[in-house]
Amino acid sequence: MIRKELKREIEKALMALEVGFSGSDTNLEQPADFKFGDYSTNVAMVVAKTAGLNPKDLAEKIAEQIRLNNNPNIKDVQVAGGGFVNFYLSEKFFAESLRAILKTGDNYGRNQTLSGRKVVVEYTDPNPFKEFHIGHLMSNSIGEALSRIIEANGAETKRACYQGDVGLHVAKTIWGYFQAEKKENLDIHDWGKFYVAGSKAYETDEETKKEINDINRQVYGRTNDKTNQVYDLGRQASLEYFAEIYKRLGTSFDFYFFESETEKIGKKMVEVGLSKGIFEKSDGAIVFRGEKFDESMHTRVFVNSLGLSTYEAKDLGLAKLKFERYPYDLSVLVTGNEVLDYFRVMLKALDLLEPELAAKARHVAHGMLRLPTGKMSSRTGEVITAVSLIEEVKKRVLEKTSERELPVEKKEEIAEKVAIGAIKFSILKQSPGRDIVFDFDRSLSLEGDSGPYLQYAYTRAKSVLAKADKEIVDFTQGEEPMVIEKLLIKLPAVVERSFQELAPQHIVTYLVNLASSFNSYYAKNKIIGSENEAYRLVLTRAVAQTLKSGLTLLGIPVLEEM
RNA sequence: GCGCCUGUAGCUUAACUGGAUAAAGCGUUGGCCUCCGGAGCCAAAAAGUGCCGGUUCAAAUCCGGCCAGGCGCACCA
Repeated sequence: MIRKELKREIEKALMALEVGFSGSDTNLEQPADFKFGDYSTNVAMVVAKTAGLNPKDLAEKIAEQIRLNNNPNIKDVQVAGGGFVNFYLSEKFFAESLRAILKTGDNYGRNQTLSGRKVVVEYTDPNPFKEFHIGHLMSNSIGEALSRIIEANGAETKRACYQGDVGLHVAKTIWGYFQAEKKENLDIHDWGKFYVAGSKAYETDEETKKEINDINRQVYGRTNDKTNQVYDLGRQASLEYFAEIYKRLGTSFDFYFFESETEKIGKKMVEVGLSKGIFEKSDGAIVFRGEKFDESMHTRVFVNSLGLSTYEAKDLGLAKLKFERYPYDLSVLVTGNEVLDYFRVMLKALDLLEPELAAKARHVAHGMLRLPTGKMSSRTGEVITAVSLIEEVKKRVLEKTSERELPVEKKEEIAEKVAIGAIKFSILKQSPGRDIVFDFDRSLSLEGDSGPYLQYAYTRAKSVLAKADKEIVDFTQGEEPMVIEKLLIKLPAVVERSFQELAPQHIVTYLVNLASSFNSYYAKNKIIGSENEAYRLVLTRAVAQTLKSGLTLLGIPVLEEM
């Protein structure tokens, strides 16, 4: 690895100069702007400070020492700014890197930092009997990308989905179904409507509230045949519907957890905690006093006065259940940020009960997808469903391909992949945590920084390779490394950083830069039939490979033509 | 009221966890197809990062105080 090699050069230089070296606070990274070199270190500034030297002078001395070594991978070492030491790598190094990318193939970008470790990622978490809306799409896109990134860092990775198949929302939907059933023949898939009807009636009508509470009890206890029948039908229909969406999105889960199974485990944990004094009784409920530990936390009910686990106890149970099924080293949880405060309290309780589980948990809170009119609400029916969004984007994509001469099925397949890519890109391009105000024309683009832009760059590269119609042979004559080569070698570092920060947007930004520099090169330079054809074909191949690796890491479909 | 999160060109976002001249896309203005795919390319105008202080060789990033928005604060999930 070139990075290690450069580090060694730096250490050698420091030793020769006989200044004390503490590498801990220094860094060696690939700067965003290539005019500052291919790698850059701030070591001179850090060391100069502790040693009481002038940073620029020290930097010059370090650079001089390294130049003396004549490392064939290093073309030049320069000092810039307040004392940065910048490395410029040689043509030989870049030529070898290109060959290495082709050799590595689809594995390019992977590393072994998490080798031997087990990670579980939980995301999406839709509730049966409720709509799968664009908020779930957000969680799914982020969770799937993170799973793939973690996998690429060498961990054995499992995907988990947690679904609320019992609870008040279920009873409301079933009640709505019973009402609708009286009027017409109906479709069990209309649970969105049933839920809206049930929710409204629950809040406005006391009589209905009782009926719905009865249904809730019937569901928990499975005591009523008619309710059971509708419940089983609806639950299965929901799960099948979700499975179809997962397939379209390119996600598949290794574990499905249900609230019906975490409920009892959680309750037991709370009871144990109660006897240890972690929880206390209050008004018939069992509560956790978060504010005792940190003023930013508050009291929450874990078991209600009816003796039923609330969401918080169920989550305790879930952590335990997950670990039983898959003894993980790290558990990543992707949820909306509206549960941020709640999660702090729940995790603190978990920390007191099962410290080793709490220590392994990492929470990624993504922002909310909101409508220009405000927050989405499945209770009032103000939601955009995932399916309707995908279909709408598809329609727009098909308008663009209308003049292309392709069979209808092919167009359909392309439109599907482009639409999914556009949607995922719009979610992944920003750091998770921020809200997205959902507006078609603003947040979803098919041009410029967009999913299709990346897909297009890939198909274009592939098209050139196909047209060249020859075996890629090794080149003898390289070219002065340009931005493309410099970008190509960055992928592994970007993948690692994306894991460290659990931040897929770094890969997005990287791919946009790569695609852009390739498009720019393509516009100005002839590839096929040029003097340097062999080299340029290898370069094109490496770009295609890198785009493919990166897109796959994001869960954005790669297509051969569009 | 208390707590948590967020605030960057007109708009949507980035910025290697404190680094170098704050970077892209959309939109606006002006260019580019006898040439490998125009979902493309080139260029221009456009912000000093909500406001005020502080720490530092270095601040969009850290600290303090304001302002604005969002979310959460007892038996929903």
